[in-house]
Amino acid sequence: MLINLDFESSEPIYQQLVFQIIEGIARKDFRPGEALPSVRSLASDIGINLHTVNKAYQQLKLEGFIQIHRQKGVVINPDGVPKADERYKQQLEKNLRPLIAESICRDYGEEEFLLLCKMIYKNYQGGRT
Amino acid sequence: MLINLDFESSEPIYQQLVFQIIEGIARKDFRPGEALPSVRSLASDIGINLHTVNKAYQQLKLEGFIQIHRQKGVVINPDGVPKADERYKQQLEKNLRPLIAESICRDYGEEEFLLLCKMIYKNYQGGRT
DNA sequence: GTATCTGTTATAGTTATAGTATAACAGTTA
DNA sequence: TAACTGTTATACTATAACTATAACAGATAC
Repeated sequence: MLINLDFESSEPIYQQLVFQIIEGIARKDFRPGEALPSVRSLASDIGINLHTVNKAYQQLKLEGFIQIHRQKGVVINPDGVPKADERYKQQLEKNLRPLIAESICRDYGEEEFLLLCKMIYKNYQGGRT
Repeated sequence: MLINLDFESSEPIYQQLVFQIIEGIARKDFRPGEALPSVRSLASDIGINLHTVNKAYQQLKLEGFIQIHRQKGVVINPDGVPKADERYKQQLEKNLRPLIAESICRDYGEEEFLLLCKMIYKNYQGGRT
């Protein structure tokens, strides 16, 4: 579990944690069915409160990334992450709009923008970062 | 000034305001040099506090979208918005990474993702939304 | 059976952010 | 002089993030 948190960042710790685990899944560092640390052990590893870890786990569970079994522990969803549905695509578009609007204002062209996206895609699918 | 705020949203009002104005510039509803309402009039138009508007204006000023003249008022930057620099590109990449990581997890392919971006680009450059 | 491990729930406190409500100041303009 | 700019200051409420404990319920290992 290589978790990299920035305690100076204004981005909440639990959000950073959520993203790091999603990144791990995207990068295939975490495979379906694989176990994650318990809320207590991960919290003490990172040096944060167990509620902060729990909050991240709850969000990941809600979005289908992991499963939480009361007495067994936490595992990456063995059935894989639920595929993109209409709701997800709408949310994605909503999230992309501000980025693209600002890029247009800053004369950052569509081609450059798409190239950047491709670069990030490749970055994940290539393996380790 | 067509401003559309969602008071139920968890996204802060001043952030929504910032984005709406950036969108307006991207869509060329607002042209360089064009005047924006005063903090007081916009605040009373929308039905919010003048400090909330001021906070949005200050952020837009900091990022070069607008200029604020103490006794004249607020105008869209006559010199145009500063072009994308290295710092901006890095920030953009940082913002895109979570979206792309989750898309990969959800089996939302690179082609679909890029198509969505193109669609949004077209949406802005076509004119009104 | 007792101890230890799970996730879960509850309570309480601190800190920071968002938003509002007033009020006042310093210039500009009609 | 009056009405308009942005700006600054103070104060208050509400909420989110994070921490600190404590306890509960079920599973498992000795």
